Amino acid sequence: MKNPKRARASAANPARPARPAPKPTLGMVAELAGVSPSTVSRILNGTAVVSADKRAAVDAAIARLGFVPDPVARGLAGGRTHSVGVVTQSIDSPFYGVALRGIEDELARAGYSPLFMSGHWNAVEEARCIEVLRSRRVDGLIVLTGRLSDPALRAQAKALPVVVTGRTLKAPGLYALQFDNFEGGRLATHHLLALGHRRIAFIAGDPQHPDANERQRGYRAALEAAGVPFDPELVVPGQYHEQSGLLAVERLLDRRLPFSALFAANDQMAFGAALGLHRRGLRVPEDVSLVGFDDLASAVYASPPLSTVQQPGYEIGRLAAQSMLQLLAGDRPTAALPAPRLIARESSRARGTA
Amino acid sequence: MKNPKRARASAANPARPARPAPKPTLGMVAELAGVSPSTVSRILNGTAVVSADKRAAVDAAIARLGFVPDPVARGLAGGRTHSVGVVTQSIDSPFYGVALRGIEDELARAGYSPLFMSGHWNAVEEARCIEVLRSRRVDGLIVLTGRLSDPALRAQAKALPVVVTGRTLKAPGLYALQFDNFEGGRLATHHLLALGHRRIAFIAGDPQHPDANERQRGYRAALEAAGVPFDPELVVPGQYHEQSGLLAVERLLDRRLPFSALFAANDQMAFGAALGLHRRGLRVPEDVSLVGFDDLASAVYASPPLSTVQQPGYEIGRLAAQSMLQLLAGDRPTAALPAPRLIARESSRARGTA
DNA sequence: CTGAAAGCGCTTACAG
DNA sequence: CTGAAAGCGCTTACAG
Repeated sequence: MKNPKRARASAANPARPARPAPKPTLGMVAELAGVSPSTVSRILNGTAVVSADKRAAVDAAIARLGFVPDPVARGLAGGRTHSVGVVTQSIDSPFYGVALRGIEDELARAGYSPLFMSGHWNAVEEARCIEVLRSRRVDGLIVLTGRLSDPALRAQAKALPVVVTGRTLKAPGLYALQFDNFEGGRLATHHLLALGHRRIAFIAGDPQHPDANERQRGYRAALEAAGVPFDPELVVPGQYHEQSGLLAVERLLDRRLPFSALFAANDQMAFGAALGLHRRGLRVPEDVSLVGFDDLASAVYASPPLSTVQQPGYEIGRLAAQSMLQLLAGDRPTAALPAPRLIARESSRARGTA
Repeated sequence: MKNPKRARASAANPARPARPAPKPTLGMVAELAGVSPSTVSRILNGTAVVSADKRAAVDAAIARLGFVPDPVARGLAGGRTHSVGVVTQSIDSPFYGVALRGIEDELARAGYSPLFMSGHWNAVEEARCIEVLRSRRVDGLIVLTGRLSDPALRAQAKALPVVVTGRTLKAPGLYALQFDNFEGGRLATHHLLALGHRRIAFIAGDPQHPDANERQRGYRAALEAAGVPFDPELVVPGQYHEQSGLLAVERLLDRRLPFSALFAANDQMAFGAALGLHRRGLRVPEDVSLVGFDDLASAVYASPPLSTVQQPGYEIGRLAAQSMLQLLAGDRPTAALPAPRLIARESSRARGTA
């Protein structure tokens, strides 16, 4: 006999109230409704037309028993687990966190569950995540940016649907959602330019991220459009984390070049930069205007609140999940990310208005 | 025939290189090793002593085939899915995020996967999360604080192991991990007292959270120990988010009572408070010293960096997972959270040293 | 110590 | 439109 404990609890000790009633199964529903298990399954999955009376009987039985199909059994039998693997880079990332939330919300509406794993910006780890996820038989894969090669992603897409963010990539079974980082970089720089700034320093992002380079291109394009000569001395490298923003500002200041504004390729570096400026006795925005990129939740409550380019994390997640659901349903996704928006707050102001 | 697609791909089209080799199963391992599937299963699960030679043959076959047991099948057959449900409050919480990371890391070492769901500080939603998690047959449940009643948690613990944080609760099959919020509140206040402050305002946390009340008790105890009279006018309510910290400071300032220091019951409110002070032209720490609670990742890079009580989120997650693993193994967990530590940074300084 | 057999709770060709 | 049967890939009493 299987499951001896459960059986014993309800059979041998029918009086014991501790154990809840045994979980209703599809078989019990079938019996109660007077149909075969196949029919119940078909109704559940909308997999065939079933006569109205049988359907009614089954619906009633389901309601009566409070039956919920077992995803594990469904997964084994049908190959569909109603779960989708999500490889993010760090489960506690301030940016991707809200994207996860968007995924969670959207998937839940369709009865799917996300399985999150962190790749830590490391192609090897990401590949391992995918292995684990696939061994758990996820129905699809959402990859948030990451370091996997495009061919690697394409290869996965042959086995199961994948949606990836932060890339422009086309392949059968794969949908890519890309944010316009170039335009974002242009917008941030243009904002500063419009405020009268001419000497605008730039803290670049991790060059390993394609989006970092795009943002930098946007910076240059905006300068060019305004007829402001590009000065390479005003550009310092960063790695997208706070510490690198702090260091970058120090390097910048040590060069003793004048600048009245600073554009950091992401908010985290902007926060680090703000601290660096603060430590050197420079005030934001009185002495230098500061603009970031991403619009993290904490940007609004920074002192002063940070002007930034809004990258809609929640929406990215939601649309990624929605696209996955469409892929799973055999439809072609069409979602596109919203255009970048500049959010002007108190960290930037017109030049010379201190 | 089942799985027609897979079979067709490898059988009818042996030349097509696209489809990878069919996934090795336990049965294939058994055949290759010349033993029964039962034996392979026993070796895999350490569920019985097996002769050395058979074990060697099986190990070799496993290696040769690159066999990885299918968690879905294991879940259905054996009742163990090697996954643990984690109900957190919000997948993108700045505090719980790092706890999730701790859980993820610790669980991964044992071959377990977390299944995260967000309860949004709502008992009904949390209960639904648990339902979904149980329908997915998680082997155990980790509940990060939340709003579920103690009896509800105890009831769950009858069905599967649960570990819960932020409570002191004892029940069979349940392990609670509690942080000393009282001591933390005392420490923060004492720090300010030691710096010479006497008029110390307090922004309370959401009174629905027991830990908020503990922190407040710590505040009062420290004042009392220092012989500083408690002034209820210096205490304002908050709800643990930035906005409420901002509002609280405004209320405080509107009362026109002097205070030289401010203790916020969490970092998020401290950030809001810092902004409120900034907007009123008050400088931190020159005009008012500020101390938070939690030590969020962003505290270090606030301007100025925030003094705070460190609540070890990562460690909380790691220990919760470790305790769960012990419960699952039939051992009694013994982990305890580290004692609160005050992290003095630049937002607090001796009174009158502006 | 080990194998044969039944079973976990579903799904899905197959055959009406 | 519907049922009987086989199967998904494992685990676990049961019986040596």
